[in-house]
Amino acid sequence: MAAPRYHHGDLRAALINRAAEVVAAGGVDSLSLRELARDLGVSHGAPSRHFADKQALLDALALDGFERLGASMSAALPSGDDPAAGDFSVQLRDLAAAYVGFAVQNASLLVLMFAAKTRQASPAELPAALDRAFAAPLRAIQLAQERGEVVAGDVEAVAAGILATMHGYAALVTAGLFHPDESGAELAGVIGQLMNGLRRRD
Amino acid sequence: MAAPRYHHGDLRAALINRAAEVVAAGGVDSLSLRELARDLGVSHGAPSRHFADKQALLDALALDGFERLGASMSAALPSGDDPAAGDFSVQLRDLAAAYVGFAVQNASLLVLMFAAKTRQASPAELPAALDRAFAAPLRAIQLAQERGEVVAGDVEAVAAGILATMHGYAALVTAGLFHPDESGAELAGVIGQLMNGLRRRD
DNA sequence: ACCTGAACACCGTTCAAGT
DNA sequence: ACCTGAACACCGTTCAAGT
Repeated sequence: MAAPRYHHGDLRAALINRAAEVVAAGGVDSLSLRELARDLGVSHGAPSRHFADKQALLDALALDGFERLGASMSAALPSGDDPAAGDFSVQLRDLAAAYVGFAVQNASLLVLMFAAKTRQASPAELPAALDRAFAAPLRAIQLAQERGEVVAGDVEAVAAGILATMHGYAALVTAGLFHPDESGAELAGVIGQLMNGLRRRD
Repeated sequence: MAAPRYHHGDLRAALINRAAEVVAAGGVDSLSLRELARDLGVSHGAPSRHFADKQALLDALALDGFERLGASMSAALPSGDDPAAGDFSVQLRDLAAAYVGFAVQNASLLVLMFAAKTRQASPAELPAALDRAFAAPLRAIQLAQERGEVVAGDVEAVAAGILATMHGYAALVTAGLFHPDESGAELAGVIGQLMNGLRRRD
């Protein structure tokens, strides 16, 4: 036994990790299964034991991305039952900052994640992953409604505008339409405007 | 001269048209240059006369998409100097409907368009294409500001929130997070909320 | 159970040669 | 000016064989 063969228990995780690095560095198109196997010191046929085909690996990457995005949003919000957690405008600001931050740092992955549905055979776990990722902001919106900080009505309907604004801003920044300065002033303005429309009228 | 060779003047246009069909039908990954050439009855080396490589064809497709999206938005707005064109809320509703309609009918293309910047070498014409595509809504927002229908301030700042909401809603629908019914009621609600935040306070 | 390595079909790109 | 067709390097996938 000379050079260690990479299968020390978890080739699957190693494939995902290395694939995430490659995608982050060079985009989805720069990912080659054979090169991946070479990087990990494994034969080019080995990945097929863990992923039926290349698309399955990309799907796993996208699902992992949703989990990370969801965790990032959850971390930006107060824990669910914190009674002293008012001021939804602050929560929204932090949430949007987390979302845009994730988008900027994982631009290629974000594209992969939100392109999954447009493929001929999207992964069966995708809808559940989407719901899970966005559960925390949905809950925060609902609580803000109950506190009267935000207009009443169907949560999903109110959330649609909030999530659309956040995602759209993030997507348009990574697409190169907006060129915000580092201060985050533009995002703050957008969120302020959004919050302005969300507040209950007396 | 038996079977017609496809080079009757415009193989370039034929390549773009056929490529757009293939992408719309099966996604970007299903596009093969060799298959494209076969479809058009041309040798597999022929496309290289018109596109340096496959990426150049995809770039052309994306740029063409921005032109079509821009045209679709322009068509949804009253012509620039129509003096009787008040009521920005109506314009915004029509604009959003056009945008979401384009997104739903060209889901794969939309992904390709907004992923262009994340590639290692994005096309030099991309920034200009983005600006051109979004020029019409920007102008409409500016006019609405001048009419006093919308809060004053830097146009780009105000536009950021509007464009983000529109694009984000479209992207999240094609991504499968939202499942709006055909009535467009959800979009109408989102636009209403947005408009609510945009109106000047007295 | 997990990996190897040969084999297969297909791909993008290049380039001398044709017209 | 435009296209052909052979050639090259690389790819994803499959599968008998090894351990």
